Amino acid sequence: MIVEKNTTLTDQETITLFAEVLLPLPVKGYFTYRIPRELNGMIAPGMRVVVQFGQKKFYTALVRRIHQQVPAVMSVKYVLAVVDPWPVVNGKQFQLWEWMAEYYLCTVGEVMNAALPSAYKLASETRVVMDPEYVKDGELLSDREFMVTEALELQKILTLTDISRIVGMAKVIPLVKTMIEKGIVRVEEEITEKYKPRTETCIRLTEACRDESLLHAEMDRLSKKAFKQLQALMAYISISRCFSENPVEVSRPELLKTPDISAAQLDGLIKKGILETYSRNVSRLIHDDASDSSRNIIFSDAQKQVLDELKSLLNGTGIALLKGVTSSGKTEVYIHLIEETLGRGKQVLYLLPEIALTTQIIRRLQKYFGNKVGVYHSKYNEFERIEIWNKANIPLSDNQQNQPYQVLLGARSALFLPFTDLGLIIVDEEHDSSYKQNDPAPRYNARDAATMLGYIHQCPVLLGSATPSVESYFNAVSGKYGLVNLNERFGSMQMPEIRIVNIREEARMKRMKSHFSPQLLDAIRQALGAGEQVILFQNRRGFSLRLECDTCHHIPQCINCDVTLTYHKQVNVMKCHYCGYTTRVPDVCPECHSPAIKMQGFGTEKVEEELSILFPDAVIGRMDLDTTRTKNAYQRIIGDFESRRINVLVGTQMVTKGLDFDNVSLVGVLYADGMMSYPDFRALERSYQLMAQVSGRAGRKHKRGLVMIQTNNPKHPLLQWVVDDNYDAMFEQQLSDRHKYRFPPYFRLIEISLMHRDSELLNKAAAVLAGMLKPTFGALLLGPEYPLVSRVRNLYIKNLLLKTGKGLQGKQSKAELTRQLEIFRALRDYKSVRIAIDVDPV
DNA sequence: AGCACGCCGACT
DNA sequence: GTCGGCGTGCTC
Repeated sequence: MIVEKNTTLTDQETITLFAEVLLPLPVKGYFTYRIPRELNGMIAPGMRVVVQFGQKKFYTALVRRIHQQVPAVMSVKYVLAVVDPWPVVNGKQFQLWEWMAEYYLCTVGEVMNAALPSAYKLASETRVVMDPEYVKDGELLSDREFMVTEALELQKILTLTDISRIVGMAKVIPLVKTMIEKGIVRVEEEITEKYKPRTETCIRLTEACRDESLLHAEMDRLSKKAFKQLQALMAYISISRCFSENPVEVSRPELLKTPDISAAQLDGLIKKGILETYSRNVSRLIHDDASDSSRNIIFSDAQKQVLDELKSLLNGTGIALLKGVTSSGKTEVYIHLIEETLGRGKQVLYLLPEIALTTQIIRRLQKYFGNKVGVYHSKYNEFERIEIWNKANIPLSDNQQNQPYQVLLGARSALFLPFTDLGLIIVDEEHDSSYKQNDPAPRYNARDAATMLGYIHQCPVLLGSATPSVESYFNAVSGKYGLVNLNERFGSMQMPEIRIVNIREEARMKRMKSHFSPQLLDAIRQALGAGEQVILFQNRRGFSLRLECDTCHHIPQCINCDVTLTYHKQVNVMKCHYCGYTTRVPDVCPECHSPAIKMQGFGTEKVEEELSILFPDAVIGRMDLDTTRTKNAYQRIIGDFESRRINVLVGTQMVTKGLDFDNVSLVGVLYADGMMSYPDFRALERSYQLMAQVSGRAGRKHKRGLVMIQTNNPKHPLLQWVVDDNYDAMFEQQLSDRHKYRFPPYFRLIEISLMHRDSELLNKAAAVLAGMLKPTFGALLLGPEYPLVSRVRNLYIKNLLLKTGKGLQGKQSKAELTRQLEIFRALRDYKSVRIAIDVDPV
């Protein structure tokens, strides 16, 4: 291992080295530890080391740098041990982490926490044991001390949590401390590696019997006394091919599966010294061999042209946005680009929203690239994740003679895998909000961080979506990203017909059956009658209370922020959650002066129930957060729908994501208004994306699909844009609004959340902080205001929203914000106020 | 984060 | 009067 380029071996034995290490904690900066001489040659950046941090705890820290400068701090502790023989993190990863910490205003330790698989992050555990020198000498023990000694006699080792449970007390450290002083117990800190390779018992011939003549002698002996064992031995020899050119290792369970070999026979042979067992490390990951059958993709002319355009855009280090309608064959384009990148000997990262990962895409890529594909996903346990992590690390994999993964597929955290040489990053469904981690820190957006990762690796980044985010599309049309369109549905599948259903009118005519218009019911009946399937989409959001005029459908909006005002029952006012603008509830509609202005917002998953009454013969499935709690539930519902056991699928957002079914002829949007009036400046963008995405689920190979959108407000321009598949119109309108109200993509947002149990104190604190920021930021600072959910787990929350410029200006704003926050945090009165910062909130 | 130190209320 | 609660500050 190389420590310093200019050191000679003798230097290495005598010089004093220091390691700057990163701890997986929300503490700022790096800490310096002294490397004991005997470890000099064994430590390199990126390796984990064990250090003591604070009074007792041991942590595995990551070495960032090694140097000889004596640190200025008075006491420097020693590095206690080196955990890894090879670096588990490389310099490019550190670069990404440091950029993230700076951009998202958090500590590098917090990024490390999110980045490293949990089995790589170790902290010591305090174990309490009986002091071996302690003798019961009738010394007076308190009740609690007695309880602990009792428990220790039974259990030998107790953790602090155990003790706290036993004595029923929250803080047990003082108790344990006095017990140590009295010589009753001792404590030890233990840090153990969590990851253990999986092993398997294998069988082989003993050293002696590998000599054929000796083996034949043994076989002769067996043929007389133990014919069954001879048979088993012959079977073993033929399975293991141990005398052939290419012998294979065979495991015990594998052998026992063959009819000629029983456990008793094996044990007999082992006892006679003919066979022996040994254990070997095996992977927890299942390998799929590539079936090259699908190698030849035939591209349409449109796809060919897109490929050419992309290739020239992505040549080198470009960023390109591929806007391709659903079923346009984006995946084939990706596969081609991946293949080409692999041909150049480089790795590919393919990011997907979490939910889309459980579906067809994994299967397709695995079918194509076989065991070159690794999937990094929450469904794997922590040990499997370690193995995937290691197989993404090409130098390490080579060391272990293990075939590395070249294509890594995963949700946002796959960004953190130990890539050494990326040649392409694909961010599919780039508009998806699940790329953003909201809590805890680092509150990063994997799509944006991916562009940084691309920059670090000097590799191209491809963003793909049928309905790009306004931010990305803006970057594309303004020339920052390349833009490629793929408008043709593959195999000339038609775009669905989209119909708007005016449910206000239907309600007036008393024709609504609960949430269903007669038009929608008819269409469902027809589809079911033809043996086709139906998807009904009901947005979960948008059930917050708001006002709507029954006559002209006017919905009161904020005068500053272009969002719907939310009704607050307690104080009977309407409020904006961005700037805090508050207004009295009007008696008549401010637009048409009709008195029929009333509360809107209906709720619940009643849809499923009502549907089963209306269509008693249909099998109805529901897919939402409640029905997909468990790991397999989601897969099961999808499977049931795919295999047509379910006729009608009712669901939330989930049904819009990345699923292709080929028997869905009808998609119904039950109530478009809910999402369109959601109090968020992205409400219209999201609504467009959702409706366009869910519409993409409709249509079969030979039949045009039908989409029905129920609304109270059929004249809303957004709906017309959805009908016309007019993304650009939506985009232009959004741009002008966002420009006017100073939102992204023109401005960046930073949300500062203050939290405290005492609402009074919180209000004061928020006002003080706002007062500190106001002189610098003026009208760019909004709030303080309560968020939609103003109290979480007994903490009141108040938000400030800061609009900043982009680029250098944004950096300066962040620096100023950080400076003011430091001053604020130092204020006595508000020390206990928790602060969370969210850069680019979604 | 997690632990030590230090200052206040309800128990012997 | 002490035990144990919680707020505050520091960790190489």
